[in-house]
Amino acid sequence: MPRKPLKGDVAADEAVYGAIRRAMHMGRLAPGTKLQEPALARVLGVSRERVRKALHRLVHEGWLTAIPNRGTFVPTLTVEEMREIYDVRSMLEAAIVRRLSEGHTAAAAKRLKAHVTEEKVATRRDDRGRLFELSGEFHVLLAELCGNDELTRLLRGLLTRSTMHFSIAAPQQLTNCAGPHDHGDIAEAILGGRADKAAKLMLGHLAGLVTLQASRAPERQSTDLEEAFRGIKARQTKTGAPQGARSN
Amino acid sequence: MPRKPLKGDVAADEAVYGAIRRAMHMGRLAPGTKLQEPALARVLGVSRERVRKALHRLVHEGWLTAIPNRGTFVPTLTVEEMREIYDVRSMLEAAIVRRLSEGHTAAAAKRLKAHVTEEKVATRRDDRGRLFELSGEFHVLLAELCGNDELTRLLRGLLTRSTMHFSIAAPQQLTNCAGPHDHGDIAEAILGGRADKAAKLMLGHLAGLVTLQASRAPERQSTDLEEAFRGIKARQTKTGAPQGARSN
DNA sequence: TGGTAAAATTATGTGCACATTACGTCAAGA
DNA sequence: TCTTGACGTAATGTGCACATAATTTTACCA
Repeated sequence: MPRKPLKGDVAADEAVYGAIRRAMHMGRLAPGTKLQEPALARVLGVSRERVRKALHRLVHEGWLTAIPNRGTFVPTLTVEEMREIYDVRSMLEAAIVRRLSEGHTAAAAKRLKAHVTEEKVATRRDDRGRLFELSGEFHVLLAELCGNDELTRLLRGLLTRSTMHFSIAAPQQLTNCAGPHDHGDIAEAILGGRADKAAKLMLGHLAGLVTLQASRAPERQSTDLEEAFRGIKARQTKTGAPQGARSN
Repeated sequence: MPRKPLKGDVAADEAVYGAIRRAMHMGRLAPGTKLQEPALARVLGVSRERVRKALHRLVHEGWLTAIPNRGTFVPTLTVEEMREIYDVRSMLEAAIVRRLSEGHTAAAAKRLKAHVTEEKVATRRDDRGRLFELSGEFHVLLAELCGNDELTRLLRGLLTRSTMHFSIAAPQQLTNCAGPHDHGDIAEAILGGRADKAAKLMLGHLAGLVTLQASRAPERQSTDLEEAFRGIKARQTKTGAPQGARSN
């Protein structure tokens, strides 16, 4: 065989990882849910080892929590922990908008304007899913415009962890950020070079988010893995015969 | 057996992880060194799977870099990457000292004073090893005094990554922070409630560190794993017959 | 009838063997 | 002599089976 499409099957790993991540993002998995490896392997149609690797990765990234010899669970974010995450975000993002206000390239300004425009379009169309996505990307975009990859990675991790709990709490009827116009105001302050105002707006924005999240009580979700992963397949029926069908 | 010391052998995992981490911290492993799993397993006297798990964890935490189907390597920190890390640290630590300056408990002031005193003692005794340790802990201590665990974890990760390259570059003859009295000045500004001065001192302190590191060129180290891990054992000859000795 | 203890079952964790892939070496042709 | 191709070796990645630990169920005793 000259060429084979599978190069270490890193795609399969990514698929399993993405499937679990997507299920959490869609609010299918309630906090405290135990993710059993055999059940997940059966539902997703992959081997248990692949599920194990994906779970380990998710644990390392903070999406899940593992208890030795007990299993892997969807974390139950305390109000205190959430407040801490937003506290760190406040430190970083205030510094970010300050720096961008004090100086940025023309290309950065262009990207920022384009993003705000896109958010306005999504708001006008009432496209909640797209707006949710864009709202998160806004904060990552600001980090990216600083040109610091380390900063971007760090902030993205914090953001995913906070929005995760957000989407778990009330997935269907939420806007990721308090007011969509907040982002526009912040961008305007940055582009106008008003560092203090931009930082103040950002701090108020984040404070609004944390109160918004704290107000929502996480309602009970389905804990049945079979139902939780309905429609969320690891791979799009790429391989007809998954090796999940064991001989024993 | 009523009680067994091994509870899932999480201790062994930690030992292997710590051994590799210690070897890096001691500057035994040169940047670019390939960490082969069989060789590591043979040297440390543990199974290959345990080495694999430790390597995966180290990769996730940013200590090592993995290339699919190629192996795991000691990362070669670019000057740019190092600058980025210190940039993020500047953002966080400036906010930290500002917050502490604006208000802190009496217990916090006590811990801070005690640490500065301890550093002075180590400096007077010319105890480089202890001073290196204390210098790193100073920055973690400031994060801890904010009472934010998330912040502490994040900053500790950044600090270990930056000091890692530090110790790799020149392990024997370094002081972790530019001037030991810097910490004393910063602490004094915090205790005096002078937020702007404390932030300014911290920024200058970190800027001094990054220039200090950039000036040192990483000299060539030993790439022989056998020699690199001499004296650094995972477990203290607990298991007499390691299963790392394979038949082939 | 309620509580406790023991056994069975289920799930996690780990060692092992094999498949696949990349790297080094040697030989043949230009 | 240099380049290119193929072959052999070694390391990584993954599926599999067993050992260990925890949970649940059941049975027995108070």
